[in-house]
Amino acid sequence: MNLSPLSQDFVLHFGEMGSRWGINRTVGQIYALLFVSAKPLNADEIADALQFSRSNVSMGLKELESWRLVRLQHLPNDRREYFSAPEDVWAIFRTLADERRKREIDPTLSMLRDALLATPANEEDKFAQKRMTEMHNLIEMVTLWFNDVHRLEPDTLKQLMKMGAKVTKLLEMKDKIKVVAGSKNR
Amino acid sequence: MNLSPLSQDFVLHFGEMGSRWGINRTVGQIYALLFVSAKPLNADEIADALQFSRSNVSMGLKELESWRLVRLQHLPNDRREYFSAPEDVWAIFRTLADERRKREIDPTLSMLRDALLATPANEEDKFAQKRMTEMHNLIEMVTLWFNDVHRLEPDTLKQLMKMGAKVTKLLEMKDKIKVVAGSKNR
DNA sequence: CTATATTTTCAGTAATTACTGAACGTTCAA
DNA sequence: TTGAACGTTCAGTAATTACTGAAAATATAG
Repeated sequence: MNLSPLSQDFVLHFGEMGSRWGINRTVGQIYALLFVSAKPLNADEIADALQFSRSNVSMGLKELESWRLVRLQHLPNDRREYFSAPEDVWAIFRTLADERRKREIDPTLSMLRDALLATPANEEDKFAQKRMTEMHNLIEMVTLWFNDVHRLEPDTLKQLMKMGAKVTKLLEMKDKIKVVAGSKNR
Repeated sequence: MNLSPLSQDFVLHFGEMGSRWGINRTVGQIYALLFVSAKPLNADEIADALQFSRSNVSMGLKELESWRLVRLQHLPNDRREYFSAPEDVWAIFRTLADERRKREIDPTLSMLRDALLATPANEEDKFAQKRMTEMHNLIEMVTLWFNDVHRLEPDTLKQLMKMGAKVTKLLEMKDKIKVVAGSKNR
């Protein structure tokens, strides 16, 4: 199978991007290929299209499965395993965010909490703890916000995102209401 | 200089996290050290504290400068360059998001736009373009939203984030207003 | 201008990560 | 039960990335 120049560019680009995100190039390319493919692909087809060894594809798919980014299915009268990327790009985005949270954010928050429980040995430790508190609060705040958004149905999420700048305007509106309410209480 | 166990843990953790984010371990550690340090540090102090070679520290600092994550300053009667991490964690977060956008999101959007302008050679290309359009729209939407938020002053940003779930509630409120407005027009 | 302090560069090397082919394991049709 | 098709594992190797020390470049005090 020969990739069209269009898909080729896309696949190569995502290979590069993957490596900037701690995902290896191969895995990025496999995912990109599945993403633009109209039909589910089996491991041999992937190996052929990307010119990787069969074993490399096997490892790459395993990695993608651990990220819950691919769907495994079987076609009638075919023993081989076929893989595809979920249709809904929002669902993909959420899965990715979710996995990264589990793998990176949660352990970081946990480490920070432990550090904040420790008794500071000196002034430097006290300062370090202050900084860690700031970081902890930032991460927790962003994460909580993300959780909220994350729980929404894809359609609602799309709607929220489409608002863009309007979210900010709602915030301004809320402030004005507050001010009015405040002046009432004087 | 000997790092306290508290700072040690923090520094090592961020080294590991850095490598999962396409930033090398050394650079992550240097940044973590500056982040928890009460005073600006010079390259020798960093090399000493982390047990890296002087040249490694120099390269790491250069990298951090390219990310605009460190501040360079001079102390009176001292020729050496001192580095520190900005105080405001929100500012740090924004800088990071901004740089990543410039380095990864923008080139990706650009690649996608080019791909969408191309004439599809066949049915497979047409499908691939459909997928790329979906991805393009997702990225653009998230980016635009981020831009909006990004322009806010740190204080406003903090306030917005603190709302957390309430943003969602505002959205629901907006829907109800829409419904009411809609029923009016019938 | 010279000597010295400081930072940067870079070629060589070390360490890490990615990839392959061969061997092994599993499934299933006949 | 056998063997062909398919998937996985893993030891060895290739490729990449990280790190160091020495040398060069730059800056500054005297």
